[in-house]
Amino acid sequence: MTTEAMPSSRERLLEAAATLTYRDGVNIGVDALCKAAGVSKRSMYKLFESKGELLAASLEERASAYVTALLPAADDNRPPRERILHVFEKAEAQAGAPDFQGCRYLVVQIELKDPEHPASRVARRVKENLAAFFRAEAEQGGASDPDLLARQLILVFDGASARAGIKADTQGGLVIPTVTTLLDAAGVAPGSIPG
Amino acid sequence: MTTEAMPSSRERLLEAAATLTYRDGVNIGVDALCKAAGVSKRSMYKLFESKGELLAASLEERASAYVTALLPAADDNRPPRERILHVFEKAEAQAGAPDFQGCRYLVVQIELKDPEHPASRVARRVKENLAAFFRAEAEQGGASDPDLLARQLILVFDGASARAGIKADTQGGLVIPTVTTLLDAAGVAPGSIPG
DNA sequence: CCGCCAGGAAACCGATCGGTTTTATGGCCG
DNA sequence: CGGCCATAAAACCGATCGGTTTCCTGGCGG
Repeated sequence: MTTEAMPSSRERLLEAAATLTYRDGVNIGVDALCKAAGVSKRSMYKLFESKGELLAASLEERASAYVTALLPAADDNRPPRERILHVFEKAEAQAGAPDFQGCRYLVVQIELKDPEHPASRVARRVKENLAAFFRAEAEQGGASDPDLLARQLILVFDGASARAGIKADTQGGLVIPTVTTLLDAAGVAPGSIPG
Repeated sequence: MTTEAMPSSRERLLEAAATLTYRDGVNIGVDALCKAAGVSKRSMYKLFESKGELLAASLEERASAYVTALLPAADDNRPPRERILHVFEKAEAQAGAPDFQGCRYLVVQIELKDPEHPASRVARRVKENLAAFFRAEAEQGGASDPDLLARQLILVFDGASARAGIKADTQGGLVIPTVTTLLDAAGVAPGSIPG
């Protein structure tokens, strides 16, 4: 019956690190993390080199789930314009959650000013993956300047995330029209070059 | 000779708070702030209620200088489109500074997750002033939807600030074309309704 | 049944946190 | 010169920081 399928100590630590550092910032204490995970500090330091590495690992673990939650299925056969808009629709839905504080990969880089912090490296890689998706879709969609469009999309993505995270402009109806305008200007039409 | 015009303890504290919390984050210690300012903690706590109030005051003091540095002169007689672009040109110039970490009013709100923190309140007001400027210029420039355009401009402003702050996309040539595209789409033409 | 050992609890380390209080030193005015 | 007051320096407070170590208990294999 109570085969609870208890997550391992490692998994509980990763979960606690993701949850608490997101809610309270990266300066949350190791004691609080271990207490929330139900793991002793001794065990934590046997599983992870340091608090920084634990944070990096917790971001890393969620990285693929984060991008796949945002990205459309690779074979959904919709045109690039729709696939790009899909990302922002998903992101806007996430931002509606009451405890949303902004994209954790952006926030962690802002809080840890050090770009060489292991967690900052992970965060940067995640955003590079998203940028690569935008870049590929922009090219596929026949954008006049695919690089520029991809950079614009990331700019809007992080801007919307930051604004939503600080609870500024909760009105809605902003991001999609903005992205639409940028797609229009780049010449990525609704039906261009479908899959 | 050495009429050094030494700033007051209060001014030195405000300066140290602005500099160090921007460089190291809002978790910088009170001891470090006081040491940098050459002021005893006793004096600091006589001048300010708490560390949070000191931070809020340091943001407040720079607020008007911040917006006037970004905004064009009220009577420069240029059309709204030029006046809006002026803000982003100034912001991009600031972002080029080697120690730029992103707009401090955005960063402080992200680091202090509490929107009711006195410093968060100050930061929010500053951004509301900037938004009001965009809104007025959008209307003056004949934007089809001035509210939407103003919100888009703040979105891009904060996005560019955050991206620059984490040293992502240092390539340049991104923000101005993006703003131009949004102005074009909103119907704010170069010569429309000049001053 | 015994011995081993993983792991939780908690003490411990020096450092720092935000904030208060004591003490000593100076300058200024009478 | 004598007393006063502002302030700098620093001790002090309990709490917490990241990280290490000690101790003890419980489960498992021989």
